[in-house]
Amino acid sequence: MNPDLLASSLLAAVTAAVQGRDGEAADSLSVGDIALERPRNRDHGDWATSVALKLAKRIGLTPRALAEELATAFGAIEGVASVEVAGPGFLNIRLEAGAAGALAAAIVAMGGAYGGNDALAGQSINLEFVSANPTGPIHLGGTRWAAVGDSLARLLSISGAAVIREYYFNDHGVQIDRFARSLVAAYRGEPTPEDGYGGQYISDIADRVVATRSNLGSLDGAELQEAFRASGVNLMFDDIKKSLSDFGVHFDVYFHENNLHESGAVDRAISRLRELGHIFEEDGAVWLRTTAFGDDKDRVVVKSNGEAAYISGDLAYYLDKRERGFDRCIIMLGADHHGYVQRMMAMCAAFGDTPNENLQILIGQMVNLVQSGKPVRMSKRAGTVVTMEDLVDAVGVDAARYALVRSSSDSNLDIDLDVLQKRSNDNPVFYVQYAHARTHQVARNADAAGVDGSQFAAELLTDETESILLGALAEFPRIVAQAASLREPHRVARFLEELAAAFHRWYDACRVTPVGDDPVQPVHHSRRVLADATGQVLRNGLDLLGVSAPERM
RNA sequence: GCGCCCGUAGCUCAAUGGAUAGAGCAUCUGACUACGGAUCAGAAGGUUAGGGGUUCGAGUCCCUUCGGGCGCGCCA
Repeated sequence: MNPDLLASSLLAAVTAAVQGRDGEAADSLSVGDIALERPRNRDHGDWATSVALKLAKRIGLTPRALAEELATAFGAIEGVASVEVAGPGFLNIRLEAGAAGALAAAIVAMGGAYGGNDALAGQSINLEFVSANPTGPIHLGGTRWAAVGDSLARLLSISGAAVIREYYFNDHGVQIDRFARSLVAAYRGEPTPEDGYGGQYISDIADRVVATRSNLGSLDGAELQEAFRASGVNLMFDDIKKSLSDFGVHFDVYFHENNLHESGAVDRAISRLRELGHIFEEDGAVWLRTTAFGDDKDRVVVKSNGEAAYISGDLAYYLDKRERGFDRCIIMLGADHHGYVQRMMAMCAAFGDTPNENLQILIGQMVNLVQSGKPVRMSKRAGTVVTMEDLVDAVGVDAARYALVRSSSDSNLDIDLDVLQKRSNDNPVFYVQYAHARTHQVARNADAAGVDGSQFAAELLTDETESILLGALAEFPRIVAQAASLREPHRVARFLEELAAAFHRWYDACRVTPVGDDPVQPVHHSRRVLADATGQVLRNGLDLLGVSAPERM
């Protein structure tokens, strides 16, 4: 008995009960209306639903009366041991031990596939994240997106969507010119230009450009800057790719902004919008009437001097993604760009698409690094940049990714470097990883004792800690689907911490391997399967976060 | 001034409108000569920033005040 099966059985019972009173209401019911949840309080059963509270008023019954009626119907469902009405009209459901325990063997059989679901089946999603400018190393904000975005991509994929990870390479604009001038200044031993980039990496890149180019001395100012631009951007981008790769993040597409301008895609996008009647000209510039779609002011797409405004690239880029067949384009941006959302959504609507559906923009709040009780300021231009590599060097990839992905992206995040550097249990990643390693230690001991799980009997898993552990295991696919739908990977991390806790308590209460010379019994085999199932789910979950699942620590 | 996000235990953070608001760390007390003590059991710690409202029910939704972060360009 898994939750989906239980929910659909409950739905059938509810629909039947409602049918006679309000046929229309009965027809519109779905599994989501059952609101099946695993109650925190064990006294409230294995599963609970508030469906009676939600529907009572609509069909003219008191919540208690509807709940009493549903309780009888639910009790007849196979695998359900008991149903009771509680409080204002909650229905608390207990499963037969065998029905709950069978899940352990099912998980072991499914292996890495357990947790997969079809919540997003049929969707083609383009997920754009990081997209840091190649003018410096990836800073902490980008690092957060790398961790969250990569995990989200895994969640979307395992939930049935076709996903492409994409990185928008912003190589067309004045910030690149500043970068190039900064390199030239470093090459000549001059101070950093006022609007340029400082920091050790600038002189490092300049040195590497010198090492790969033998003709710099013969170039004049413009040629010299172009030489440093071309080589410098490539070197910087190589560094960024390597940082991401070391972080375990790999993109399917690196999209160059320059291509949009050189290929005529920008002109085509503007022409398309002009055909749709949303383009006008004023003060010598070309405008997109975004106010027609909720923006607070219209936006210039071609400046009066003939240059393309920044947004023109995004117009073309969005159109390009749609023409490549993606029905959902997700873009992850830092909070410092949230002011861009409204005009992007207006642009989406101007193309005739549906905002927040075809185009979805996720805003992630800032990450602050704290050390010795004081915030570590991060600024590319000030040269006191806190980079992805700084964080990884300090705490390792696993702890870094886990720390960044375990909190909601809506929250500002403070990461205390002192704490993470202790490499102690301060970071819950160790708690989860240890639980996984422990499942393997249990398996090794069991193998040595001849406990191989061959005589699995689900009904023997009756300890309260086993019931709780099985309940947690059962929730995994729903957690995954929810995290994917809400675009909130942190839910997986929180789930894993609960699962690890349930496992540790069970381990403390129930032995898998017999003590001493005691004989191996079916209950030991059954527990072996439960331990293996737990290890599998911990591993599957950690995989979704891009965190390793060591078998020994 | 306008907009977005946030405000929950000493700290860092959770909680599809559901029941007694939860973890980790920190503090205190305990637990195997029995599968790894990187664990477990227990204690203490809260007017969910303040105030209104919506309803069977609000940390969650609406209004408002206060506080913090980030934005508001023919920059990118």
